[in-house]
Amino acid sequence: MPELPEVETVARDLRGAVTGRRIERVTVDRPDIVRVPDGRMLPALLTGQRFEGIERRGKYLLLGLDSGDELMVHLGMTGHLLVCDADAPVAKHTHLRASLDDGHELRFDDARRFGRIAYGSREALTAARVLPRLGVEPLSEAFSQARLDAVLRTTTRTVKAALLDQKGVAGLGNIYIDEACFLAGVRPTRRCHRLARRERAALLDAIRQVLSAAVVNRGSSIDDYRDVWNARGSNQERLQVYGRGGMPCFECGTTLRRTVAAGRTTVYCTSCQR
DNA sequence: CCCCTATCCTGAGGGC
DNA sequence: TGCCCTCAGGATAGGG
Repeated sequence: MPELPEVETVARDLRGAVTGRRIERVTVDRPDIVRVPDGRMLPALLTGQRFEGIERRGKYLLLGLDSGDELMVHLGMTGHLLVCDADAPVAKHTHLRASLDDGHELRFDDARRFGRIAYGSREALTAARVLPRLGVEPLSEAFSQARLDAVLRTTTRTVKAALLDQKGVAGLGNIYIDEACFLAGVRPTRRCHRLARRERAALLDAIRQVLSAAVVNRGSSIDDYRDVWNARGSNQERLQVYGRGGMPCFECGTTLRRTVAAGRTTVYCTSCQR
């Protein structure tokens, strides 16, 4: 499941792989995953343009083009942006291909088709709500205690629900919320407004640490996630609680509890997390 | 405001 | 060997 660290890894790889490259030919095999302005066609819009700046916002990728418009990509659950040789065999679930002027091809592959691709100016993408309003970037300077407190202090919802909401903090998902809660010693089922100041401080620290370590490790490849070169990350080897329900806590040996919070599988240690 | 559920979708894994 | 069922979940929509 691509969350901030996985999408950040893809963004960094893409900067090296496609910046300055001209798009020569575009093939769309699955028009239903693509959103373009009023009846226009993506191949016609993209062909001839060069990639400029590549940005990540939350779990969204924004590939800048020389027209000033952007190609927005959300990887959903199983989406991949891959850069390969143009003559490499096309996989079963490849929905979009853009051949580049260096013999490579940028491909979007997504078995479950939860991913989305859209084209337009940043304003148009926002207005069409293809790119939603997102909260603070948790690896930026702007992610202060005050900003996290604003997300947590007044709401009665659970920590899990609040952190899944992309309007508060952008880029967290099921894996890294459970990991951050473990590191902070806070149960994800706790009500936000009842957290002590030191627990909110611990969460701020834990979110930063868990995400930055995962970026260093190029993301968690649990089953589907791969980088632009189709290689696995290594952060799955460092996960403390995600996917470990019923297994012993690495810290204290207590059997990790698995439950459902905010509609998502949630794992925590009843002894280390309060 | 917030929760839960259904929806989209395929592949993996368990049971028989 | 294969079929059926369940589960996984990011974002969103609709009902309570």
